[in-house]
Amino acid sequence: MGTKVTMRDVAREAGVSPMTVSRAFKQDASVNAATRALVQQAADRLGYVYDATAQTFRAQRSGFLGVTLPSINNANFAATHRALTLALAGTDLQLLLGITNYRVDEEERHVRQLLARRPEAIVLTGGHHSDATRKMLSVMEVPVIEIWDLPSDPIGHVVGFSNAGAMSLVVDHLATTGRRRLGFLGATDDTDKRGAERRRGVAEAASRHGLPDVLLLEAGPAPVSMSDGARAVDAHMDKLRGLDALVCVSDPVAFGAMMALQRHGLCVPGDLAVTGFGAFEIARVACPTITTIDVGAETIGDLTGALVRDVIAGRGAHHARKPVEVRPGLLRGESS
Amino acid sequence: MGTKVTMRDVAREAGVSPMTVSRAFKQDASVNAATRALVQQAADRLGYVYDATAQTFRAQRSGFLGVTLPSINNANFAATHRALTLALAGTDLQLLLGITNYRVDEEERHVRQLLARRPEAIVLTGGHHSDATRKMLSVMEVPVIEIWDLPSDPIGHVVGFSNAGAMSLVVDHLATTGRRRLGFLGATDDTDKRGAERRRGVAEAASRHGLPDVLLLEAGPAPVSMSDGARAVDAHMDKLRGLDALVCVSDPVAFGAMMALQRHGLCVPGDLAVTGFGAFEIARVACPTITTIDVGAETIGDLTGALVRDVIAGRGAHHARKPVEVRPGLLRGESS
DNA sequence: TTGAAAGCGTTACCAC
DNA sequence: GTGGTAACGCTTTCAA
Repeated sequence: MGTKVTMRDVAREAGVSPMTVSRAFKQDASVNAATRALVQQAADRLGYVYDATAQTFRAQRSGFLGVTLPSINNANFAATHRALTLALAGTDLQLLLGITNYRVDEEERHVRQLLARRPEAIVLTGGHHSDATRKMLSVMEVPVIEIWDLPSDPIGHVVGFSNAGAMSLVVDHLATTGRRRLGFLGATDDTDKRGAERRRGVAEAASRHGLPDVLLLEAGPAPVSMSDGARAVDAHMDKLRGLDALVCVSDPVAFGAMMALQRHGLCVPGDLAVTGFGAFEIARVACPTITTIDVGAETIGDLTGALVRDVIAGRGAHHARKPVEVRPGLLRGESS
Repeated sequence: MGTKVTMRDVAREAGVSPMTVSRAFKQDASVNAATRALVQQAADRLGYVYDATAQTFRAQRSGFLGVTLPSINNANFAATHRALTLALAGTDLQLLLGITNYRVDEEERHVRQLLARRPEAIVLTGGHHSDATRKMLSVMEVPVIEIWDLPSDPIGHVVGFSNAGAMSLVVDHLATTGRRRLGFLGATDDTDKRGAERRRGVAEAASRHGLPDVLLLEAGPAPVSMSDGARAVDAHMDKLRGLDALVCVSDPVAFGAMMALQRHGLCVPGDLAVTGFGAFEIARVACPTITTIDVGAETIGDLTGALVRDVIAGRGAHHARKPVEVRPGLLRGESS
């Protein structure tokens, strides 16, 4: 593990006690400015690098914030991650990231690993977890923040939105513009719980508007991609000709579907409206631009960061833990 | 930090010594199967969670692999990350990730933070670093692997490819198909060193083919997006009409550019060929599909994982450190 | 196969 | 403003 220079060595080199070295490396500690400079120089001469493990161990404070994300390659989760990082700038918190690939078993593995590092708090993307995960979290009594969902049985804090509710914005818009026969294009399985929620939201909203049953089209196992969207359209062209609108689980899927529809000679939105979800860049750059839902991924990161600071500072730790609800918005594009 | 159950408590509960508990939690250690079961039950009863910080501290082995990535929202870096994670499955290594936003100063901050956790090794995406970063890494004597580049002055191990060389595949293809007047669309600044290398590669290859000077079109500060590509085309339509081909720094930029070109009534590839870089999904789904370079992001992750295992196991640590070179390939699409 | 003792590098606590 | 002492929870080392 490289160098073995410790505070002891720096202390000797600087002619002070290890305690003074320790203080010199803290922001606020009371150390004479001259002494601090002396220590700093000694440390530089010896190539001393602070040992955060020893600090964590002694101070019983890890400085880690555990975070799980379903995917690393997703503009929305990336935006939440970035906003969270920015909101925590100035603290000494370090993110410890686990990518779950939308799977609860992988989430469980990561949570186990995270807990062994004694994080100050844990942020879980999504509100669906294994029993073992819930058990571990409750035993450790670590503050938990679930984001990107409004779980019916939250573990602790929540910063999220209703995926089903967001989809009703889309269906309201379609119904209002005279589209009656809707299709939904999403994953085959329910690995991605948020995708499943969106499907449920579409069905419910359609029924509320008195529209015929929504035609469910399957694009393969989650997470579904542009290509999956295109392939699904190729496979279901016959059924699609009878529809007024195709509601897609995400913008990439919507884009893939749109490309395939155009290849098959269908005009969007003339023959068929298409909608996406997530306000990905592709939605504004595609031709036609895609009607979509902006879920406020960045806002989720901001609010989560603020909540983490509060929780760790001890404020609000024992509050009512009322879920923080973010309001998604409809971004109307040319595709509907 | 939650529960305070230690091995001591588990030992008392199970009626054995702490040492036996410690051994029971290791894979290979020699513990009677019955004893181990006893310990496991006691641990479960008490809700004991292993403390990796204490282990790290005592064993002087962190189990961390430090990794920096320029961006979290990029299919290629995500693929490298995923492949690296898979290649390290079965080890007890935990990735400690730092996102640099393509900036050496942010990389320096992350490296400083990573080193304080005493990682077993550090993987840096990109071959360009601040002096302070290089200094810290050399002082700590931590194994370093630079990936996604072939640095002229590598710190340690290297798994990468030549960005300039990859671009010559594109220019060779364009020259062969009769395109003579080339433009390059990329970032204004050189924050993204790999983008700058690609630009250099295009210029050199064009000159080698005896083509006229490459027209440089600027799409704004790195990283450049779909929208940046589209905006740049809007801004430079006059110059573009004189070109045979537009070489873009990445697939998203190429797609944005293509959308804008079509809006302006230019036909791709009839009036103008367009090429991208990175084999993003958009390249195969766009219409027309985009000619691009597959850099082998996954292969980089695989090879890096294998190298990390070797380096940590002590094998190859003092080898000649010959750079591992990955060979990018041209994927011809309909856009050229 | 199991146990006892020592100590990893830092900081909380108390003294001056 | 500075220093001495003890301790955080585990594993290395040695002994039984």
